[in-house]
Amino acid sequence: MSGAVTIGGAAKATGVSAKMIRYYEETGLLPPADRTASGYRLYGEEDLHTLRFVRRSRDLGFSVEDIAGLLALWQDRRRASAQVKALALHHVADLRRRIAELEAMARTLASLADHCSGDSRPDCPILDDLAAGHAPFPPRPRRSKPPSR
Amino acid sequence: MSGAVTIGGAAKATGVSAKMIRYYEETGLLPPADRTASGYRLYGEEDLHTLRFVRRSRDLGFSVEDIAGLLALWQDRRRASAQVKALALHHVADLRRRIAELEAMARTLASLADHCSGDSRPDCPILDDLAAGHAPFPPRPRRSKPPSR
DNA sequence: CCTTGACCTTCCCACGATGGGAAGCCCCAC
DNA sequence: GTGGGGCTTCCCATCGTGGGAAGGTCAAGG
Repeated sequence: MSGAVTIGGAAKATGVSAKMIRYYEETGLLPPADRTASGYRLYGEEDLHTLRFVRRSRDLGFSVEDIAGLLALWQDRRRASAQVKALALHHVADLRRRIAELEAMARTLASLADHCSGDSRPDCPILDDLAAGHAPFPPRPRRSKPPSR
Repeated sequence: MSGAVTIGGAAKATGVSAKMIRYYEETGLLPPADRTASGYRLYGEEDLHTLRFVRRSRDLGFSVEDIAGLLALWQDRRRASAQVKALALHHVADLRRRIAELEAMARTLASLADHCSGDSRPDCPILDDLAAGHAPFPPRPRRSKPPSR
């Protein structure tokens, strides 16, 4: 029980910046931290554990909203693993969708670049394509889960 | 020369929303549009062409800043195609980097999900991994070009 | 001629996750 | 008791996009 640290210590110990720790508290992802008499936030081992959980989840690309769900499941020892799996697979599908989008862009652009001489002459199939815009704009797909980070 | 339309018509004709057309003008990507006596913006064929160029570039994932560069090259009939190609290839590299990041997340998460029974029992390797966070947080890579859209 | 409705204008607000920085308090070591 | 580093709150910026309010404009139809 030695272990109550202030926000800077928690940041160093978990890899979550002090700014973000306050933000997570403010937005309700984390419960209000205990405070010293003078108002400093204090974090015990369990809080640090939670923060590491959040950090790892962010690294896996979960939105803060998703993490709220994960945290709730984590803390409910009676959860069904099916719920967790569903959340995870949903996120995987989302990642794959975003990957496919980016790959389509990269492929198109790479092939355009491939046909561009890339010398001092002005002729450029890349610009020609952008100007022609032969794909008649289907309403640009709005991503349900913007990448955000 | 029949063709001067107001902003709504330009939006329909190019797939760029009226909001965004105003935004592009405000931020200097596009020059101020002509106005009617009563202040309505007017767009001729050439303006529509430019808007389609912008739209297509956004579809290929270019940032608005990048598009400013592309537009300048497009409008400079003496540009060297090498410049355009460099811009495009740089963007492709960026896309590939983002793809790799997302793929790493997807792989990790998919393999975790694969080991999760996904039934009514509470045991869940996904949560276990998030809680363990065995990867000792290397400072989270800040993307030079955030995905943004 | 006047109303109605569709369009346009500007202005402000919001998102999501993050960082920057200012002004002011707190605490410890010297 | 003083200096420096950590903490607090508060505001601002990012990027591209949409929402909406308040008010002007315009054409068609009664």
